[in-house]
Amino acid sequence: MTLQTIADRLGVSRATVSYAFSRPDQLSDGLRRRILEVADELGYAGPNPTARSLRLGRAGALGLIFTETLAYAFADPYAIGFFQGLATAAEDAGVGLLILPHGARRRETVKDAVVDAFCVMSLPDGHPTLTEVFARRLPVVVVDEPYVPGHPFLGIDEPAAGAAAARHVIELGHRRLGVAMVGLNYDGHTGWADQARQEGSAFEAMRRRRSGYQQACEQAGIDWPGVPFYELARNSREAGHRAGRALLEREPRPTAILTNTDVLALGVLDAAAELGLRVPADLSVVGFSDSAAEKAGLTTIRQASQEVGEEAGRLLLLGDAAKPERLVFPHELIIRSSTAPPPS
Amino acid sequence: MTLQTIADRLGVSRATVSYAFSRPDQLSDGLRRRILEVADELGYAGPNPTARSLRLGRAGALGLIFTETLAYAFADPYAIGFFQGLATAAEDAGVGLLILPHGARRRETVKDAVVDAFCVMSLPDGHPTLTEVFARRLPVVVVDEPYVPGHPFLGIDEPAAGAAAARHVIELGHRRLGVAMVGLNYDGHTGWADQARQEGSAFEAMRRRRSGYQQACEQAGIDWPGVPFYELARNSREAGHRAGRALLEREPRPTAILTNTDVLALGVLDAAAELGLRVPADLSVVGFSDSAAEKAGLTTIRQASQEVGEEAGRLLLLGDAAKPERLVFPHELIIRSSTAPPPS
DNA sequence: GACTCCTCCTTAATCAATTAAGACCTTAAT
DNA sequence: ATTAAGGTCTTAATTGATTAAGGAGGAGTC
Repeated sequence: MTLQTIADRLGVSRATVSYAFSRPDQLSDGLRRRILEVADELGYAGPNPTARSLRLGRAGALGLIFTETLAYAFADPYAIGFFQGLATAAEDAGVGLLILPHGARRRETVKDAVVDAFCVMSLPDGHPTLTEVFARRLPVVVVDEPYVPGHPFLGIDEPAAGAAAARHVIELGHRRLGVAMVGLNYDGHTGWADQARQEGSAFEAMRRRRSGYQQACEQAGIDWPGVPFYELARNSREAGHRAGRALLEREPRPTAILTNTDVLALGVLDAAAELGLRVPADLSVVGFSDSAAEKAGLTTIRQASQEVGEEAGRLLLLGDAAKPERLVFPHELIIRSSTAPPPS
Repeated sequence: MTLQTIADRLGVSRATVSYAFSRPDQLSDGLRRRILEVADELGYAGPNPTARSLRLGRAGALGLIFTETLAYAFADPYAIGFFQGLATAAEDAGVGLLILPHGARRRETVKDAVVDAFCVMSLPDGHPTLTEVFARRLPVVVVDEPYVPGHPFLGIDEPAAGAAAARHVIELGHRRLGVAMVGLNYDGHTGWADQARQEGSAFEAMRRRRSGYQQACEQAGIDWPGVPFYELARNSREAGHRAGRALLEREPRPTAILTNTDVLALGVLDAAAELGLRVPADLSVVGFSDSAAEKAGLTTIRQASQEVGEEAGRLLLLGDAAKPERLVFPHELIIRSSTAPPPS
C-alpha cells in the first residue's frame, strides 16, 4: 500500500497523491478530497516515514547513548534530570528521542540508528561505542565524559567541584576525611581503592572530581594517601550504606565523608544512624549533584542536570552550525544540615 | 558520500560495495579489503541506515508514547519501572526505543516516527494520539489504559486491585475511609471530587480502580457517597500531603486513607506526621504499585511494572504473529506497617 | 487575435541502499 | 575435449516517497 496504489486507483500520478498529503496548495480542493477519501477507504497509513526520511535527508530523532544498561541509568536521579532536559528540547523541536542500548552483544544499533545526531553520556575513555558514534559522522555532543577534543562537550568543572566539596569540610575544621565513590571502574569492584585504582579510572569526570578532592586535601596539608577511599560498583543507597560502614568502622574514625552522588550520601547517613552517630555533630557528609539531597538536608554540590540536557538537545538540533567546543556549566556548593565543624 | 562513490572510485558496481559491507561471502577477500580501505580513506560512514530501513522494511525501533510530557512521566517510579522493562526487551532484541513527545503542538511525530511498532501507555479515552497510532497500521500494545477491543492490552485487574486495597482496611475494622487519587482528569483540578467527576474520568484504569474501592465499600455496607474523595492533578509527595491535610482535617476524621500511588501515600504520611497522628495506630494508609513503598513501610498493592514492560516489548517484537488480546497481570496486596485496626 | 498569467497536474530525477538472477571466467571431473 | 560446478562480480528491479521543471488549458488584458 503506497502512494502509487492510490494514484493508480484514481488514475492520477503518484506526485499528485503526494501533494495531496504534504502540499495542499498544489492541488484543487476537489481532487485532494477525493484522494484523501480513497486513501482512507483503502486503509492507507499515510506516506511512509522511512521513505520520507530518506528523501528529505532527516530522521526526526536524536540518538541518546547512556552508560551501562538503561535499567541502571534510570535508577540515578541525576541521569533522569538530564534525560528530562533532553526530552524537553526534543519535544520543543518535535523530534523523537531514540534510546540506544549498547551492550556488548549488539554492536549494530549505533550503525543502524535512524537519527540526525547523537548525544553521548558518561562513557569510559576509549569505549568502542564512541568510535562507532563518530564513524557515523553526525553531530555529536558528549556530556560529562569523555572529553574528546574537537567535539562539543558539556559538563561542569569537575576538579573545581570536587575541590569545593573537600574544601568546605576542611574549612569547617575537619582533618580526618573519608571518601566513597561510585563509577570509577567497571570491573564490579567494591571495596578499598588504592592510589593506582583511583588514578587509573577510565571515567574521566569521576577521575577529575577525585583529583579535586586530592588537590584540596594537599593544599590543606592533609596526607591524601592516608585518606580512606572506598569504591562502589553501583550507585544505590545500599552501596552507600556499605561504604559508610566500612569507613566509619576504621580507627581513627573519619569525621567527614565525601561522596560522589547524593544517593551514596543517603546510604552513608543510614550507616551513621545505625552506628549511633549524629549528623552533623559527630559526622559531616557531603553529597554530589543535588539530585536527591534536599529532603535529607544534605550538603551537596549542585549541578544543573536538566539545563545540561536542554542545552545538549539545543546544540544537536542546531544541525551543522558551529558549536562551542566546551560548555562548562556552573556548580554550586549547597550547604544544608549534614555538615558542621568536627566534634572537639 | 554513498556506496556509489566508493564503487566509482574502484571501478566496481555498487552492488559489490554493498556486499563488502553486508555479505562478505559474496566477495573475494582481496577486493573486499580494498573496498573497506577506500571507504575508510574517503570517510564513508557505512551504509545509510534510513536507506537500509526502507529497503529492508524494518525500522529497528519501538515507539513509546507516554501520558503527558516526559518530564512528568519520569517523576513516577511506576512509569520508570515499566520503562526499564521495555528497555530491557528492546536491548535484548537489539532495537532502539523511540520516545515520542505528543504535546498539543506537534501532531506529526506519530505520523513521522520511524518505528516497527508502538507501545502506548496511559492515554485518556479517545485521545487523538491513539487514533494516529492506529492509523499507522503497525503492531500496537496498550498498557494500563485505554483498553481498545481488538488490540493487545496489558494491565492488571483494576477493579479487583482497588477492591483488595479497600477490603484490607475494611477487614481490619475501618469504617471511616478517605480516598486520594491522581490522574482521574486532566483539567488540572485539585480538590474534592463528587460522584460525577469520579465516574466521568477519562482514564479508564483509574476509573476502574476507583470502582473497586466503591464496590468493596458497598459490599461492607459503607455509604460510598459519604466517603470523602480528594482529587489531585499531579502525582507528587506534595500533592499527597495536600490531600492528606484536607482529608484528615474533616470531622469525623477518616481512620484509613486509600491512595492511588505510593508517592501520594508518602505525602499522606507527611500530613499525618504533621498533625501528630501515629501511623498505623491512629491512621492507616494504603499506597499503590509498590514502586516507592518499601522504605516507608507502606502497605500497598504490588503490580509488576518491569515485567509488564518486558512483556510489552516481547509482544511488539513478535511482529505480526498472533497476540493475546488481553494480558492481565497479577497484583498482590503487600501488608507492611502502615495499616492496622482503627483506634478503638 | 495574440499575449501573458494562473491553476492544476504530470514527468522524471533523486534519496541510498539490497538482492535475485545472470554473465563471465576458472577449475575439476569425465 | 566437453561439460559441470564454483567463485566472483554485474545488471537491474525494488523499497516509497519528494519536488523542480514543464505542459495543457482556461481566463484576463490590450
